[in-house]
This record gives sequence, C-alpha cells and structure tokens, in this order.
Amino acid sequence: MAKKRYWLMKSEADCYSIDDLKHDKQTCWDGVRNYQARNFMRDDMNVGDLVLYYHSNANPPGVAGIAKICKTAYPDHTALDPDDQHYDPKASEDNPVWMMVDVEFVEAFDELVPLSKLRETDTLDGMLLLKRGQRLSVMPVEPQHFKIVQKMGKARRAV
DNA sequence: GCCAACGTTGGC
DNA sequence: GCCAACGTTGGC
Repeated sequence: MAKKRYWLMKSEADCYSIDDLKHDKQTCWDGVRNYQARNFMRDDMNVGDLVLYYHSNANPPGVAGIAKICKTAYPDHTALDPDDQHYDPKASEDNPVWMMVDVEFVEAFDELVPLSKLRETDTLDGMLLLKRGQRLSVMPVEPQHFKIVQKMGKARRAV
C-alpha cells in the first residue's frame, strides 16, 4: 500500500474549471509538457491521492476545490496528434514522452480560496505554490498544508 | 496587455 | 557544455 500523497494541479479556469470536472465526474489530465510535472505524475501519484484544484489565469486565481487521482500515469496520446494543440514531434508510440493521469471530482468550494488569501496565511509558509516565480502545473503539497487549505474552503462554504 | 521568471532550443 | 534567444506561464 503506497503512502498517500497530496498534490496541487493547475488548470486555466476558462479552459477547464472545477465545474467542468464536476460535470464530467472525471477527466484525463492531458497536455502537461513539463518534465518535472510529468515525473510527479508518473513516479509519485497513486490512486486515491487528493488534489487541490487550482484555477490559474483566473480572476482571482486560487484553489477552487478538491479532486482525487483515479488512474495512475499512462501515455498522453495528445502528444502524438499533429492536430492537437499539445502535439510534440519528439513523442512516438514507442516513446510517448508525456504521461497523464485521470482525476475525479471530489468537491467544489462554494467560494474560491484566492491566492492572495493563501499568501496571507502564516501556516502555509513554505508551500511550493507560494514560491515566487514558480510555474509548475503539478506539484506536491505537504499534508498539513493540504488540510489547512481544505479547511479554508470549508470555512467559506459554512458562511 | 505587461512583464518577470523560468524552461527549452540551438549555435558555437 | 555554455549561453543567448526565444517561447511560455501566470500574476497583476
């Protein structure tokens, strides 16, 4: 039994939001084209791991809800499709290069927990997301940080 | 729309 | 293997 891990995954809100995931119930997380992000998905993600669902390029940006990994990494076929936005000529059937996981909907916060709020929260000091200049779209989250953000989402829900 | 930060590419 | 140029991310 693998140890349970916690993650944060970014999605552009107007591209695929938590509400889209809620509607679809689950989705394949395709289009990741960063090696570090891919390695997290490929090497460290397990079924049942929980995910902070982050809306990037949103107004305001922030954590919109919770998702769960429901399938471990497998080749991202969109890299093989020349017509796809995420096509990568380096990828082939033999060497897919890029991987994706499947995630399923868990909950949508009634109100987004904005990035600005996370920055104001002392107990989240050191959270990878808050590091200046970081651009990773998939990153690990400390269990205690995950719980704090989850609680912030629930607190807002209660109001 | 701007721009800082970062990753990748490619010439040498 | 260095590093400048370029493209992308993502907050503001």
